[in-house]
Amino acid sequence: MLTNKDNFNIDDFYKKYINGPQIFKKREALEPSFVPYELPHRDNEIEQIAGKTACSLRGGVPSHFLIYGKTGTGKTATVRFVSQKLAQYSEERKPWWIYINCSIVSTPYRILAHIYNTIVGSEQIPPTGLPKDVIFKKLLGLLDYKIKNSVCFFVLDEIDLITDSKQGNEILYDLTRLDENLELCKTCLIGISNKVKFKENLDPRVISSLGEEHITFPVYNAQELRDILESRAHIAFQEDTISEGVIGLCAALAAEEHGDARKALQLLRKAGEIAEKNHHKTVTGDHARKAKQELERDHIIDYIKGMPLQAQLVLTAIYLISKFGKDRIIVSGDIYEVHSELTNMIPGISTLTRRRISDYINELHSADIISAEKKSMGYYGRTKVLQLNIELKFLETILRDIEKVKDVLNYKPILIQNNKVRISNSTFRRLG
DNA sequence: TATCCACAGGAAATCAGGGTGT
DNA sequence: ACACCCTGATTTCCTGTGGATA
Repeated sequence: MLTNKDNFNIDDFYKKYINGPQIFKKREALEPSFVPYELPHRDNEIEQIAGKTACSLRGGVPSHFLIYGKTGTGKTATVRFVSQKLAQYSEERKPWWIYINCSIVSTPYRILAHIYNTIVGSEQIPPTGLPKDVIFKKLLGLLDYKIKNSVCFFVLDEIDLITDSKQGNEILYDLTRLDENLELCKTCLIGISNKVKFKENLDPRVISSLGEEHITFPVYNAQELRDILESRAHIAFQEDTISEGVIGLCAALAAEEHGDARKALQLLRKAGEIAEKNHHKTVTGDHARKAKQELERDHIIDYIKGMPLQAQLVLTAIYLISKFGKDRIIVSGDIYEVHSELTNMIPGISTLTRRRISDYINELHSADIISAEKKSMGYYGRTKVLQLNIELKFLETILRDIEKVKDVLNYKPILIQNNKVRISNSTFRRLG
C-alpha cells in the first residue's frame, strides 16, 4: 500500500510502470464477469441447460428450474454462455435474459424495479416510493408490450439469500406465476443457489413450480481447474509471461478449498499483478503463493472495513477483551458489556440490545473472523464461547484505519479492570 | 431431581430515512 | 402539505435449553 509517508514520486512511478515489463494482454479475462468462448468441463451442464431452454426457439415455454453448485463451479458463467448461444439461433423470437444478483438486488421491490428498468433501459422506476402492486401491474403491461411472442428469462443468482424471508418467498411465487397474467409474453425463472439445502425454507408453492427440476454443478478437481486456468491465461497474459508450474500451483492452491474456479482465477490475476508491480518479466510460483496470502488478507480487510460501524464496535469489543484479558475466556455477555462501554464513549452512537449483539456475533462467526461455540456452564447458564480467528496485531492495523474506532483501541474495559470478580455471574471464575 | 442461570435465537413490531403521487 | 410506500436496523417479546448446584 502506498502512502505519502516518505518520498513517493508519482512521476517516477508512472514512468517506471509504462516502461516496465508488460504481463497482461487482457486482464478482464480473469474477472468473474468474463464469459469465455469455451467452458472446459461443463459440456454436461451446458447440454442440460440448453436442453431445458431450447423450446423457446420454437415458441415453447421452458419450465422454471434451479441450479445448484458451490461457489466458483461455473454456474453463472454457464448460464450466460448458453444464453449467448441461444440468442444466436433465435432470430425472430429473441429471448430476453435478465440477471438479478440477489445479494445486491435483495428486496421484492427492487427485484421488480430492476426487471422493469432493465427492459426499458433506463431508471424509470425510482429506487423506492411506489407501492409494489403498482410496479407489478406496470411490469405486466411492459412485458406484454415489449416482449411479444417471446420468452423472458429471469436468472436469480444467489437466490438462497431471499428465500429465508416471507416477502422473498412472496416475490418468487409471484414471479413463477407471471405467465398466468400475460397474454403475449412468456417467462422462465432460473434460480441459482450455492446452498443445496436452501429448499428447506422455500414456500411449498414455489417448490412445486420451481424446485422440481434442477441441475447440479459438481466442483472442479485440480486437473480441471488447471485446464480452465490454462485457457484463460492464454487470453489474459502476454506470451511467455507465465513460468512453468504456476498454473498448476494456482490450481492446486484453489483445489485445497473445494475447487473454486473463481478463486483460482483471482489467484492467477493477483499473481500477475504482483509480478507486474515488482517489474518482473514473468509470473512465478512465489508470486502465486504471495498472491494467496494477500488475497486472504485483502478479503478480511475489505470485509471488516465494509461492516457497519456497530459491527465494527462489536469486533472491537472482542479485540479489547483478547488484548487486555490475557487467557480470559470470551463470552457473549462480556462482549455486550464492553460494547456498551464503547458506545458510551463515542458520541452519536447508540447502545444496542443483547439481541442485536447476538446477531452481530453470528455474522462475525459466519464470516469466519471469530469462532464461536455454544457452551453450558450448568448452574451458571449457557453462553457462547468465542475466539478470534485472526491475529491480534493484524486486526489492530485494520481497526486503526477506522475513524471512530481508532481512539478506543487502548481502552481497558471495566470488566477487565476489576478482574477478580464478575458481578452477576461467576462464569469467569469457573472457566478461568 | 428440581431448579435456575445466562443466554440463543425466532417472530413480529417499531422507527427513521429515503421516496411517491395528489 | 398529506397520506402512504419500501427498506434496513433495531427493539420487544418470547420460548427453549444444558447441566452444575441446592
